[in-house]
Order: sequence, then C-alpha cells, then structure tokens
Amino acid sequence: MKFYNTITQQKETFIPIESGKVRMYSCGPTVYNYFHIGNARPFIVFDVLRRYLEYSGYQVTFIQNFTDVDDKIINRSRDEGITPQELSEKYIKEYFIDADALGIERASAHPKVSEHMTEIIDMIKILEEKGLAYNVNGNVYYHVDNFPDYGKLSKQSIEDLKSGARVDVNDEKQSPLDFALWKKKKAGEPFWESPWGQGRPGWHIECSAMSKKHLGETIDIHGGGQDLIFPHHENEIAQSEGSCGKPFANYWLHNGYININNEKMSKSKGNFFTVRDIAKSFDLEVVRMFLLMAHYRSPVNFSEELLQQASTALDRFYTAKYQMAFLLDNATTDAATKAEQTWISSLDAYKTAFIKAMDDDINTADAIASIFELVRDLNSHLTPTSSKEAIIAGQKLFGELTGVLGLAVKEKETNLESEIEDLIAKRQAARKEKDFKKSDEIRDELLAKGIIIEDTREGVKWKRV
RNA sequence: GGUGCCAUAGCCAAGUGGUAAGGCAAAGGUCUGCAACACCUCCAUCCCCAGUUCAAAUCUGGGUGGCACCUCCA
Repeated sequence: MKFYNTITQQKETFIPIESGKVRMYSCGPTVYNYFHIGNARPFIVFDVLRRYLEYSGYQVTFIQNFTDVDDKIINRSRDEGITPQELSEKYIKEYFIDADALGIERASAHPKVSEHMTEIIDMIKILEEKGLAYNVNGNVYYHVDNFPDYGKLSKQSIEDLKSGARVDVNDEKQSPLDFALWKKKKAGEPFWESPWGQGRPGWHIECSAMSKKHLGETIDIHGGGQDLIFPHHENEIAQSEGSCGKPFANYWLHNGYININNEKMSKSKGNFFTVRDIAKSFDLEVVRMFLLMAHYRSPVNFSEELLQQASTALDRFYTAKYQMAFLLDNATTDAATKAEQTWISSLDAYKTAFIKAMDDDINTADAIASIFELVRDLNSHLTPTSSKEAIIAGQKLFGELTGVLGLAVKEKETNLESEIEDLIAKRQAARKEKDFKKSDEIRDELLAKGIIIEDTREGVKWKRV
C-alpha cells in the first residue's frame, strides 16, 4: 500500500518499522467547544486509515490526543464560570458523542496534556541540555536556529520563514521563529511546577511528548490537517528529533480542508458548522459518506446541497442492505445453484477493485465507486428465488467493504407504531378494492408522519423519511 | 515576497502515458393502479496555447483562473 508522504512529496510504499505493526499518531481536538466539520475530516480520514490498516492485517496502535491545556480553554472557562478542567472534561464527553455518531472508533488511547506534565517537562529539559532551548524569566523557547533541519516538512528555509514572519512584539525571543515550550504562569491560570518555575506547556510540545510516551521515539505515521504542517508539525519534528536524534515519523499524511463557498472555514469568518449543528438535519453517517466520496487530500466544498446528494447516494446502500435482509428472510432454498456459485466467485472483482483503490493512498472515492458497482450487481442478481447462500455471500462482502470505510449502514428498524401499522393495513385494504383515491390519501398521511410507502413486487415496504 | 495545492459533464468526483470510474440531477424505457425502489438506456475528449510521444486529461514550457500555508485554526 502507498501513501503520499508530505515530507518527501511523493507516494511511497508503506513499510512499517516493525513488521505487521503500525504506530500512528494524529493530532486531536482542543476541547473547548463542539468540534466542527473541518475538525471532523481528519478524525474520519485517520479512522478509515486505521480501519484499513487493521483490515490489511496490521496490528495498529493509534494515538489521538486531547489538548486540554490551552488559552482558548482558559478563556472560555472564564466566560462560562467553570474551571478549565471542568470545561475540557465536558467537551471531551461531547467529542465522543459526535465521534460515535460519525462512526469514528476510539483510538488505542486518547492521552491528555494535563496528564503528561512529567513527560513534557522531561523533554524540555533535554532540549535545554542540548542547547536547543533557552529560559528567559521562566519562559522557555525553542532555539530554531540551532536545529538545521527546521523547515524540512513545510519546505521552507529558515531564512524564508524569517522574511515572511510577522514582526514579533515578543522581545524575549532570540529569533522571531522561536516558539514557546513552557509559558510562565499568569494570574488566574492553571499552572504546574517545573524547573523554570510555575507555568504551563506551549502548544507544540505536547504532541512530541505524548507521541514518545505512547508510541516511542520513531513512529510510522503521523497525521493531521494540512494547516498543521506549519508550524505545529514542523515544531514537533524540531522537538522530537532535536531531543532524541532519531527520525520522528516516517510517513506524514495530511488531509485537505473543508471550504464553504470555496473559502476556508474559519472562526474569524464565522462560516463554520459544528458537527452538532449538522446532526440536527442529517444523520451523521451522511457526513462520513460525503467526506469519503472525495479523496482525503483534496479540498472539498461543504454545503447542504452536497450533503443532500451524499444522503441520496447513501440511501442506495441502505436500500440494498434492506433488500438483502428481506430476501434472506423469505428465501426458500439454502444452497447456491451452480450458476449462483459462479456469480458468487465473480464478486471478488469488487473486493479486488476496492483494495486496489484503498492501497493507492487511501482512495476512498474510488473504493466507494466499487461498492456502488457491487450494489448494482447485488440489486440485479438477487431475487426472491435466490438461495440463502447467495444472499449471504452478497451481504458478507457488502458488510465487509462498507465496514472498512466505517459506514455502519444501520440495521432497519423493525418496530412500527401500531397506529402506523393500522394505516398501512387500511391502505392495503383500499388498494385491494381499487379505491386508489383513498389509498393515496393514506399514503400522504403516512408521509406526513415520516413514513415512505413502497409497493414492491414482494409486498408493501416502508421506510422512514 | 517565499512555499505548496488545484482546474474533468448541470452539480459532486475518481482517473498521472494507451484512448474518460462512480454518485446526485435531468431524459427515455421496463416494472407499478399511480408513485417510490430497482433495473436498462442516454449524458464530457478533460481551463487556454505550444511542445515531447506511435499514443496525453495524464509529461514539459508558457498563460489564465482559484485556494492554502508563512499568524491561533483540522
């Protein structure tokens, strides 16, 4: 399998450090609010990557952190009149609610900054000993000029970065590119004891420290959004490689942005949507489908219309799944005929196409196309006379492929309110008497109650709007 | 100014040298009392110009247009 590696700027065959095992890290959310659709993309992308690696036989250790020590958290907790810890705990819970609805599995661990102060301080101490960090009045900065590889991920030279750097009002830094590793305590802020006095860590050091603790000095894959390339990931490299002298990550994977009207979604533009908001109008599986229908590195535009398209597309999966379940319930023969056996073997082609697409830098758009082709094949070949063996073969492959993408395609509800059941029965009676006016009226009434009626060759079926 | 990305049908989107996947929408058809579902059919020569090649959406050069990073942000 191949991945596009940001640091080499090309697709490379994936070779894990340890055969059969993958260690990956992805930057998680700063927990001060519900996360937005832009945050959701890397969560989904790297969840799919993790699932696919496991599907391919790797034993994956996947770490995604929670940033629970941060200016934004402190500020917001003041606004809400609670402690920063209370605020971050609250939004960690909310994160899991949305993540679950998006079909995002739990990482192997979700470490928190607040629980890794020892590791963070130890790493800063090493950097200081190596001459890569300096302490000014209790603020510790990374000395970028002393790390020759700085800029290797973002393809920027230190000189270029300096010329583009904003005039820095902070005269404590020796160079404008230097960044904070440890920030001196300010009144009213949470703090921890350290060799440099009371304070808290800078933003970048946490990922280096937690990655090292949970995954070791060199990891296989490091992921995140493209906007983390600089400075966050560049700084992580400086910290991790500067402190241990070994490569930090072998493969750097970065997902593209989500835009609104071709513009980046940002807090300052006020054009962002939280996942929680979207959940009011759409099942979040639609969001997952929408994002996976594009390649993870491409920028995607986001709009309600596009979500609606994805929703309709996803309905094809649901319809196929329910149809197979229906056919299996009503199947009368067990064993596949010879012709069916031939057909069952032919299904392998879809799996092969799916794997080929996923192997090529996680091309989920192409992989989904192969599932649509499978669905068409299933819809045209499975009939009320199909054997259970054939239907089960179809179900198995469909479930396997959608499962790798984390598309749950939830089981159909079986419980129908008795009131609805009565209406359906009345409508059937009216149809039997060819009283179509009445039957259509009942159908409209059911629709108003959120039930769509379909008269199929196999009988009446219903589904929720 | 430095760095990187993108431009494929009405909409979305794969495809990185061999003659344009898939989804949504629209149209025609089969099925159906009708509708819906499903299935069948139909729908593009790939921003422009030049070049390399037997062969280019795919490579090279030059344009044009758009986006992003260099500042907290996935």
